[in-house]
Amino acid sequence: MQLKRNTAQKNVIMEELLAADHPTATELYGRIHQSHPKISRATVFRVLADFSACGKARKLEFAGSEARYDGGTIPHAHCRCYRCGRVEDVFSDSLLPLLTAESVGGFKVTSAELVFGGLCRECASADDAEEL
Amino acid sequence: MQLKRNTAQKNVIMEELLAADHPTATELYGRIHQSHPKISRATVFRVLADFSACGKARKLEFAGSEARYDGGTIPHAHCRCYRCGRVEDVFSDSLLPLLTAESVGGFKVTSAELVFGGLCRECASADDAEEL
DNA sequence: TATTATATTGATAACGCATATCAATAAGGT
DNA sequence: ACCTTATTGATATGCGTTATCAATATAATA
Repeated sequence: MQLKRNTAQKNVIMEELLAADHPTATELYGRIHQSHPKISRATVFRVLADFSACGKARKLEFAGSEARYDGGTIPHAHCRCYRCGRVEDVFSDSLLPLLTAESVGGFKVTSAELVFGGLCRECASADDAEEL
Repeated sequence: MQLKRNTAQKNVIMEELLAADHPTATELYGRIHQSHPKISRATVFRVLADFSACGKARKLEFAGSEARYDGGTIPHAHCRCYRCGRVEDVFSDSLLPLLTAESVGGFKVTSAELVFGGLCRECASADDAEEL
């Protein structure tokens, strides 16, 4: 049983999660380790899992790469670059009904995840230059 | 380099993929192993990865569970039961523009994945009964 | 059809993200 | 201050997946 007590570790992890841009658990541990060398890798994984379970964060899993975490709370979609791995938020009012649907084809829906995969601006430019 | 030659293994794997309902690689290997005991686990993983890479199948990754594969080719969304793991297709013409978008916020989009997470009909009923 | 180059396979070792374990620690109610 | 127990840190373990590589099978070519 977790999340029953407030701890310094949880505060640090949430703080860094909000400051980072869709970090992986390993990236987040790296950041945290600099300022708080005593916080362990296991705690980062564990607390992120708890945050995800209780809705304080979202775990984003993609084909062929490490999971990323999103500290954002309002519904939104994501774009993911398959070249550099970057993940960006996509906020759109027109998507809200879809992302907050409560029922789809007999399913009682509690979460919706929409991910657009492709190339970010930078990687697309690099590709174009390469093809000259 | 793969997918340059047709092989009996690839035919079997595609056949079983189409016959199964969003199987995991392990489940698919289990099915295949019964009728073709000489096909190895590595080949199943390898061929599924190739199919995914060339668009003959889609790899579906979900938080906290093994990847599943979808042999369907026309664009559609998915519902996933977090209780029993079942994955169902969601075909909807109204989703087509979204699922076939070519550009989103500066991203050059090549694939879109929409997953509704929740409880399937069966698991939702079980839940209701339990709460009596 | 025989030859040949090489893509593919099967068996297994290796990898890496993530989780389980467990004694030590710390939170927060009494 | 005490005491119960949730949480942590360190590390071992698990498991899905991928890498390795010799053996095999494919299909182009002669």
